[in-house]
This record gives sequence, structure tokens and C-alpha cells, in this order.
Amino acid sequence: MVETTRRREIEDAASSLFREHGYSGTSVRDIARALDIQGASLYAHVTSKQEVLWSIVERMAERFEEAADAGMASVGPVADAGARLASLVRAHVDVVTDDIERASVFVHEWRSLAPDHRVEIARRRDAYEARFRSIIVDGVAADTFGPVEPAVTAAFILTALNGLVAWYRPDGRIDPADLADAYADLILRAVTGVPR
Amino acid sequence: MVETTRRREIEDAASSLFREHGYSGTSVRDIARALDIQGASLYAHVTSKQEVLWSIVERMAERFEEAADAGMASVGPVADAGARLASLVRAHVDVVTDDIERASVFVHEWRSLAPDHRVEIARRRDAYEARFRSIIVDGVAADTFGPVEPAVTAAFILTALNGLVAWYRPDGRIDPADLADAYADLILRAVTGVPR
DNA sequence: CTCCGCGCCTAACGATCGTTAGGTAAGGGG
DNA sequence: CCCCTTACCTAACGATCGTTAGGCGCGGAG
Repeated sequence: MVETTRRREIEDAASSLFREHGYSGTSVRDIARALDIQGASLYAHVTSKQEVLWSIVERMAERFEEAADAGMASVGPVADAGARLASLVRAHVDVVTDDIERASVFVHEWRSLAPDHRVEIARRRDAYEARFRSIIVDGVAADTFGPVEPAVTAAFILTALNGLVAWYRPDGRIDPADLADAYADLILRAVTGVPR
Repeated sequence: MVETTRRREIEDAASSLFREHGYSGTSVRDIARALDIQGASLYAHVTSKQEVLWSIVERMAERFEEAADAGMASVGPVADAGARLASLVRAHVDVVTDDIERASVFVHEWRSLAPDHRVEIARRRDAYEARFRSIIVDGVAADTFGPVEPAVTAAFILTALNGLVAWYRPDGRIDPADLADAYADLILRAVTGVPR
């Protein structure tokens, strides 16, 4: 399936509907109705409903990975654990706030993928989470961070970040950059802070 | 619908399936198959699939509310903000780890409720979140906490807590009480800590 | 002017959905 | 012994599901 304007409109509509009603709760005819065409007409642009989901999820996986790469590159490999963690957090918040609907689909609907794709996404999520874990291990070893448990802490951080899709509203009065700052502060204090 | 053994077994099976495949992704016949009976036979115990979801979600809402009440009662109304927040966090983690499948359904599947029930749960979730917000406001005012934004911070905390359903495994090697401690520590430092 | 292909249409397919109707087998109480 | 309740069954309903087949109109290229 080649990338056309119509194809993008279909994925936009699908993202919005998948987010609100889930993959199983959204019918092909629902997606078509959002574009004012018939359900069967979608198949001129798409090979299956499942392929639309995969296209959305795969693209977002890529975006999260690229943002993390860019964040690490900008801060340098020798930066201390706190700076590297903050960079990962900001990168993640940026991606989520930039496309909250696709991010929400990525976070919640990967369970609806066909087995092969589901396995692939699970693997890539593991690798993504491992970036956080390894920074935490470094920070604990260097005594930059407190004596936190890396696996629990990484899961805590990532689920908090993904939780953004549950409440962030792009039309709200909250600036995405401020939000990234606030989240980076909260998370940095969670791992480095000492009680006042 | 009265409470019988069979009724509980149905809700157990439904919770597990709703968690794995979502409400729309689970058919009445799927639930029945888990109990080795025919789909139509379920209707001797249940008035509709929607009612099963509501029963699960409503009961969990109650459990979260009761746990928060008990937590606040145990710590006393004059305790400082940090102690009260830690108590809420522990209460929430306890409920989630005690029944991870129903908790997961509560967190993710309330969107599939009929409009009236959905509105009611949204209202009760707001009230629950307001408990966290008001403690944060107190802590900031008393300078027990840092200058965090209460709405953002409360959302951060609650989504991190709810994120437990995405990764906690009751058969894992992690003790629920240790987990509650770890989460309380992380969250307390996030709001109170100063950089080391 | 003709032709081609893109974008959409209607119609229909077999499967599966939630739910209802009506019946049957087992077991305990009068 | 009979009756009632409990727990399940088969059969079927109309609706909706994802998807395929085949056709039609329009706009641009030759």
C-alpha cells in the first residue's frame, strides 16, 4: 500500500476511532463513515483492517525509537545518568504530545495485533524499556541515583509516561514543553531525590 | 441478579478475558467456553454482557474507594501531607495487586460501559483523583512538598499507579508489600525530594 | 475524441454477534 | 411419588462483522 493523501486520512480517522472505541470496537464501516464513503470503498486503499492498525502502531514504534536515539545523541554518551534519563523522558513526552491519538493507539491497541506483529512490538518495547533500565543501573552504581530497583523503577517511569495518553488534551491550556519539564522533574526527583 | 458461586465464576472468567482481549473483543460464547457451557446458558445467570462488565467495574470502584477511606482513617486527618499521600498510594497498590485482572478491567474497560454508567464512573474517578490533588495542594502550601503543579502531579501519580496493571504479575518473584513500599518511595521523592 | 485508471458505488458472501424461546435432566422437599 | 427449582441444552432470530466482486463516472494523457 503506497502512501497517498487518502491513505493518511484513513489512518487519521482510524486512529481517532481506535483510540475511543478500541480496535475490536471499531468497524470498517465506522472508519468509512468518518470519511463519508462506504465501508467497502476503503478496500481500494487498504488491504485489511488489521493492516491499518499495524501501519499506525509500527510507525509510532519507529517514532519513539527515533526520538530516543536523537535524545541520546544530543546529550552525548558520556553525560551522567540524570541528564540521559531526562533526555529520554523529554523525547517520550514530545512524541506523545505531538500525536496523542496515534500514541494512544500504540500504547493500548498493540494487543489486537496479529501474533507475529504482536511479538515484534513486544520485543521492541522490551528493548525500549531496557534503555531506561540500563541508565538506572548506571545511576545507582555511580550513586547519582538512590538505591532503587532498576526493573521496578523503569516500569514505573514508562507506565507513568504512557499514562499521558489517558489525560493529556492537546487543546488544553498546558504547554507541551512545560509538561515535558514537569515530568522530567518529577521523574528525576523520584530516582535522585533525598527527602527534604 | 443474586450472588451465587456460578455467578462469581462467570465474572472471574469474564475479567480474565476482558483483560486479555477487551470487552468488544470478548464474545459471550468466549466466556461460556471458559466455563464449558453454551453461550446461551450464561443468560440463566446474567441479564446481559454489559451487566457483567458493570458488575466488575462497579465492585472495583467500590474497592478502591473503601481502601482509600481505610488508608485515610488509619493515618488520621491531622497527619502531614507526605504520610497521607503514602497511605493513599499503598492502598491503591494493595487493591491492584490483590486482584490484578479485575483492576485491569476497571482501568481500561470503563470506556465500554453504557453512557449512564460511564458517566458515573468518570465522576467517581474524578472524586478519587481529587483526593490526591487536595493532599498535594496541602503539601505545597505547607512546603512539605516542592512547588509542583497539583493537577499534573496528581495525574502523574494516578496513571503511574494504574500502570501497574500493565506489568505486575502476581506469580512473579516480587512481593506486593515491597512493591507498595517501592512505589510509595518513588512517589514521595517525586513530590518532596530535593536533588542530591 | 478516446482510453485508462483512480475513486467510489451497490450487492452480496459466510461468519459471528448478543439475545430469546422453549425444552430436558437431575435432585431435594412435601 | 410428585413437584419445583436449578442448571443446562438446542435452535433460532435479526443485526452486524470483514471482505470480495463487479460496475460506473470522471479527469487527465495520448
